[in-house]
Amino acid sequence: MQYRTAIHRLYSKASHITTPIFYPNAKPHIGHLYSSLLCDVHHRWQLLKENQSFFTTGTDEHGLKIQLASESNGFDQPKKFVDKLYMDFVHLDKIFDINYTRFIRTTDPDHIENVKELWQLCLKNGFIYKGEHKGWYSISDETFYPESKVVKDPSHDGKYLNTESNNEVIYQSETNYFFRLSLFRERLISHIKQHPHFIFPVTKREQILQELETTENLLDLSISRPSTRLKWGISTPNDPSQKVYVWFDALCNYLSSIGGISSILNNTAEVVSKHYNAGSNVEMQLTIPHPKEVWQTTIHVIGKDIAKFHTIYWPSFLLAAGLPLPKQVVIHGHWLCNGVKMSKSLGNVVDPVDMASYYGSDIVRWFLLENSKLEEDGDFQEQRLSETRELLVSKWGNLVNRCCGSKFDVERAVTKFSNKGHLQLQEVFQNEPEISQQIKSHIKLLNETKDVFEEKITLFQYSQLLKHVWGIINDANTLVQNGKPWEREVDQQDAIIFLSMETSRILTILCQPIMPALSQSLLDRIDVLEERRTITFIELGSDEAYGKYSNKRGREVPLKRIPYRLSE
RNA sequence: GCUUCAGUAGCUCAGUAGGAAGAGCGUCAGUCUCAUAAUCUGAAGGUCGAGAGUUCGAACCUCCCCUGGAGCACCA
Repeated sequence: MQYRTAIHRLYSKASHITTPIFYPNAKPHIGHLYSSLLCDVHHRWQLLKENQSFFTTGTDEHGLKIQLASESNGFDQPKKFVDKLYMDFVHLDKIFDINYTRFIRTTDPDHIENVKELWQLCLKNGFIYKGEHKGWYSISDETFYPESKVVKDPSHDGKYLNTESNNEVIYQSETNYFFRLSLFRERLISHIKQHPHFIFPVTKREQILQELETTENLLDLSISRPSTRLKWGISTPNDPSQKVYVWFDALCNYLSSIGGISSILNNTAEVVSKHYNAGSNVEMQLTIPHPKEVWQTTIHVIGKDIAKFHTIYWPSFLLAAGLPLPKQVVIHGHWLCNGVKMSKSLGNVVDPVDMASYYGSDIVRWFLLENSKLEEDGDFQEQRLSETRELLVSKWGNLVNRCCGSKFDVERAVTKFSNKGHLQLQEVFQNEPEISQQIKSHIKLLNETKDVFEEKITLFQYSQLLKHVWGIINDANTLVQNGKPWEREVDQQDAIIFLSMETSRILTILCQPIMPALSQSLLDRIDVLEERRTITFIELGSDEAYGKYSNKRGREVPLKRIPYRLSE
């Protein structure tokens, strides 16, 4: 067995961001990617700023559906089934450069121990009791249905059917463990009101708040299922006749991934998390400094369908256990396809891996981010993805291309005008107020870009961020067009080329969180040294050593036109 | 059934302390040649879903409809 140590330097700040942990019963789709992407950009931005950042994603592998699917697929043990399934998510993350620090599975041993610990804490604090759950149960479906999904059987007096499966349901009760959720309503409302950014964006916060305020009798929650019915789950501590409810189980992953409950309660100075790296036999060690503090920076990024679990259940569990709450729950919309919800039966499920294979993974990343608005559902249309790509080729790709043409010399320009050079940009156009003014305003735009990135990424306003990026690219193209370097003497020519290439260089460095791979290729194209792709080099003129072979014939920009793929 | 989000130029969207409508793409015209038939500039194009109200004045506030989408109601 090999050991590898993930060494994290001591950064000034550490933070934690999480996706939902995905149910591997279905293939990954664009919605999964979206959650992961929102996190990845945020996470990479922290890293770019040289802050420490932890990013948790993974799979939720227990539950009835997996149990049933496993059986119907001929697996004698669900574990073997999910050992296969979860790799699809690992694969998706790899294709799209999702840079998590922990891929957690609810079948991981450290997680299972953590679930039991959370349970014990809630039990010890008096928030768990045994009770009776009553409802309409379908034997063949092995599940309870709400009353709204039950109708009388017209053919048989006294019998009832489920409206979805048409299978018979009977009213019965079973013994479960219940969580005293009803005791937490006031505390939840209070917390949400006192922490206006706890639920984000505002529209979602208002919705959850309203739901809490209008639900006078928040019912206690059944947090176990009989082992006779649900075999594939974590046994409740000291009572193997019950399995832990999957949400109680799954939500706990967020604690498991950064060291676990004990380290938080004990305020441990540092914890080393050991787990197997996703998809391999290599054991990883992840060192988390001050897990309690890290935990309290946690941002959960979730789709709106699971908001209740993350904003009502989860905080209640934590409060019951005497644990601090996460910093934020960010709730986003879903992705439709041509305005319609994706579904297997409709056959309109977008496969992100397929899209990436043709258009490029970074183009898909860009597209999703550019069309991201948390409050709303996004609408995926392949043609628009294609158009986005075309724009990147036309504007960004062309900006690089025209400066790297045979009439110019990037290296000479950089040498002359960088901070270590002997010429100043503003001096070269003293007799031309229009160009001079345009240069000035362009530099201003460039200089404020880092702050725009900071603000927009913090607020998950990626669409507006990319709008700003487009503004800069367009401004640089305008500068080249109006400045006409091809008509000028050498110093003025170099000034325009320098500023345009600085634009490309700086922007590309800043866009690494957005397009990790393409950014590297673009920086390669203009010969930026690898160690000079950090935040240290985002000031204008701060890199005097790039561009060496930029104008050499035969080199191409890693953005080339491809035809729009007609759908079948 | 309950809840909620949208509806602004052909398309995608911006427009919060209410002052009299914008961007990108597309279309048309011009322009440039440095550049991946790539740029830049201009123009045309809008009853801001319909109606009523508040106001000196409303896309932006209130009411009431219309249209479209989504979430929830022990699967996850």
